[in-house]
Amino acid sequence: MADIDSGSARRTPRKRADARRNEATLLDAAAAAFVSSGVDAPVRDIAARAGVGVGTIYRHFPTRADLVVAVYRHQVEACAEAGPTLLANGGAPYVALAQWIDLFVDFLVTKHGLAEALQSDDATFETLHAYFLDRLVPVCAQLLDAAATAGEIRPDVTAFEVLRGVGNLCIGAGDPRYDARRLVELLIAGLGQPRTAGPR
Amino acid sequence: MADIDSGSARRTPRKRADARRNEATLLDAAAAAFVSSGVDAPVRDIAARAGVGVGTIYRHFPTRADLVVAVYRHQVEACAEAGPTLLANGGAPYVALAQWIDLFVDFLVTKHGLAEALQSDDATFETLHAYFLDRLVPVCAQLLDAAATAGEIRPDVTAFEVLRGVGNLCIGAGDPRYDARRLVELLIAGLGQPRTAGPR
DNA sequence: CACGATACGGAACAGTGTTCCGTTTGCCAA
DNA sequence: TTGGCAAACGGAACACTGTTCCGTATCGTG
Repeated sequence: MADIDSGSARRTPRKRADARRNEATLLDAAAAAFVSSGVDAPVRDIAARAGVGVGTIYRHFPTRADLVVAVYRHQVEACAEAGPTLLANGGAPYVALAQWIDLFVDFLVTKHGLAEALQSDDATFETLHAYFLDRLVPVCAQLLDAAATAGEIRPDVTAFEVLRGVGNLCIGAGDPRYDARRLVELLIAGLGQPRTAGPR
Repeated sequence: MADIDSGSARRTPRKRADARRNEATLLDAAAAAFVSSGVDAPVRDIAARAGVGVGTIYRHFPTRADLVVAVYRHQVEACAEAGPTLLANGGAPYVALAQWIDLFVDFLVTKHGLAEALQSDDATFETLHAYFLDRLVPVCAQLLDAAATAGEIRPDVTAFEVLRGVGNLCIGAGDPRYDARRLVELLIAGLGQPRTAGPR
């Protein structure tokens, strides 16, 4: 396996220098465009920023979603890895869960339009959706399980639901009259009520 | 003044017959298109359904949002009017609030793409957003106030936040793995915790 | 240094919402 | 009944998306 990999890796060891350079430039340009115009920044704008043609973007990133994933991959990975770490810190699982959700919310609210894109039913963003889910659902599930086992939250909620709900609540953060983080806290607080809903 | 008004009203009492007919046809066609393709149904599709040109749509409804508002106005009004009614029914304000939210969720989840459009930062849907807010925020505020006064929910939550949060949670209902109604229940349950979040 | 594979640029395509204006049509006065 | 004109219509055209395609330029190697 290692032989085959290194062999094929030797045969096509590295892309042409200009290609590698362009890919890096493109990632920077996209990141900058996402900050100033949101993840919906027009492809042509990103190409112009990077000083390349639009064809070059599509050669490196088959679809917009792939570009978005590439730009945010590091941060998503960091978030995913933070889950087990928080859980291992020794505190109550519910606290770890709340902290992790907070991390996730921080990530989403600082990326203008990302939450919207994530929930978009546009087939274009399917890849994006899938990547986030693949990477984060298991982590979230682990935290939920721990908290449920400890009896701290109701046991009948899925990681998918929580992630999606939290992601949805982050849509439109940026509006000063809308505090996404607070509503997420409310939702997570609701999780902590094992019995019937309602007061008293 | 009254003379001028009634005079001008008399002078142009009703639009031309074909115009009135087309407006009605258009509303029907749009409603049908929204059901089968969501509120994002292409303008050309709606025009084709109604058997008119796209120009005719824009003459009657300056923007897509106006068309959407016109189609759903009746249901939004009904929802708005249900608020005071539920509150007057004599039960606990919190129960009335929960029932009203349920009504709102019912409305949103049955309109494919409406929740998405409502939270879209697209300037096109500004009118839509504004209409829903104008009409429903006061109703929601009344219910929240009543429940807060009764000590049934925390008093520090605004109607705008709740409506927006609930609206956001309704995005993507339709996915079988995502139960929007349940998450809304969780959120509303979180509302019922006047003290600090978290278990015990 | 020359040649072939690789990568590039941007025109072209398909699909949006919206605008614009030549043509048709309904209505009212004569 | 009919003439005329304001109102309304249809749909081509525009501006803006994402995406594809291919002639051209460039890189790296023998």
